[in-house]
Amino acid sequence: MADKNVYKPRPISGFPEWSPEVRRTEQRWIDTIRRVFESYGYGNLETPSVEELDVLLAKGETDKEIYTLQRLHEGDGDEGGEARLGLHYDLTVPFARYAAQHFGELVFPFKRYQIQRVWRGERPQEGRFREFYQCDVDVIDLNGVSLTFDAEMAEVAHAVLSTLGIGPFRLRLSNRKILQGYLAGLGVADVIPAIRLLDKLDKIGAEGVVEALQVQLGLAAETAQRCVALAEISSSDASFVEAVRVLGVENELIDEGLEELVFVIEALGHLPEGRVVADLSLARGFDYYTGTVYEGAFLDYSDFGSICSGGRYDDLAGSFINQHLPGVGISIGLTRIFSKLVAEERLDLSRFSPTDVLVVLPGEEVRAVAAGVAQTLRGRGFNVELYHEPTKIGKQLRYAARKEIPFVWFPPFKPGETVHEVKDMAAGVQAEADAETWTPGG
RNA sequence: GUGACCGUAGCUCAGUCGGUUAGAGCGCCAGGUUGUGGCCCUGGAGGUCGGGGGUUCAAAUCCCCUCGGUCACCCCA
Repeated sequence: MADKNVYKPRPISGFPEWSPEVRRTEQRWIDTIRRVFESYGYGNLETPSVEELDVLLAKGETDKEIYTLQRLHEGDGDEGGEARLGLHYDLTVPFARYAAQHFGELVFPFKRYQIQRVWRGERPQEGRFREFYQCDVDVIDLNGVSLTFDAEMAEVAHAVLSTLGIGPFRLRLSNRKILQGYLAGLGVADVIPAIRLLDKLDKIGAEGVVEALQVQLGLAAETAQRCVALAEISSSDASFVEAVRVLGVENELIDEGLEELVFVIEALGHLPEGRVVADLSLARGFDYYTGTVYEGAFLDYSDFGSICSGGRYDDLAGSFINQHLPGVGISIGLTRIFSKLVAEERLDLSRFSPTDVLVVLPGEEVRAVAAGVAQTLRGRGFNVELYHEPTKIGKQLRYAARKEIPFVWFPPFKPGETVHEVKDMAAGVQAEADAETWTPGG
């Protein structure tokens, strides 16, 4: 034993691995999400875990932490060691590739959802993984996507999050055109970095942002202040428009953005108060978003990261096909949400095992009877396991108790006997039963 | 990628100023007689003290390197 060279297994940080009990709940979540997506008429797509690097990097965002795929011995031959494939970093890019590739067969507007793992080679942290599930819904259309869909995305995300019962949350919406037009109107050159800084408003505060804009981007104090003034605007109705007008910067792009955001916010007016708000500091997400942007967060854990996000993009598939394919979509961070609720012990892990009934095996001479009961119950839709060996009854019961199996079935202990009994483990009561008619309730 | 902190049984941790066979609780396994779980009692298994090197008569303890982890930044679900 001492000289046995064992590899001591350890978890790999950033790659979640749930126990069967927890995983069971996660699978229920996935089922729920799928049903909600389908209830809005979205069809499923599953793309390979890998894409060609040319596809993954098509937008030129080479700073992304992409895992590449290589054979261990690749490069031994004359093929060279350069990786050609990478694990997908999100689901939007594979979707865009798919849409471009199958362009001729699609029915537009093309609505699909995708629930798959994605991989990012970043440092793990709470709520931040290197392998995690994303649940994406997107619509793409030819020559312009109806703004109706911008509202639908938020509605679907809202439906998913409330159906899952994750506790209080809020979806914040904005439109990049507003911020972009405003910054252009103020003569700010570094639009993207400025947007990133403004997005930190709730994190580092107005003063922090003003200072960062001056120090990092060299903006004048007054300009920085006017930027923050815009970012501070938020409202759950269309009143944000007036607040923007007051700031006195005007151009076409701002008008366009305001008009779109008003349309979307008003279309979502039927959702519960406070669930959806217009928040002009919002700018998070990928650079390719051009119009509406979304971000969802827990209200209970305000400094936890975003739990869903998305937006409208002008032309995602443009790098793959000579067609204009604008779209809008949203992604729900299943793993992030789920892992947080697991950590906070807020998940209803009502039962560990899928087993409804454990059939006791009193002895080999009644195995056939016991197995018959198990089959009968399975035929009636119950999940049933038959104890594998005729050990002490106490041990079999302990097994059921530890797996939190709610019912234990006692077939007759001797051949020739006919009485079956069922024990309700939680109540501790045992009564005669018939496998053909027994029901858990009565 | 940058920075700070942390690594002792499966888990949570104790281990004095360096000192002999490294401990506890929980968990796990087996018993406590013949057909019934949770409680209790008894016993048992389980540790390269993250790894390597150094200082020393002697290292879990001090020093260096390294690997791993956590958190913050970056970025984002």
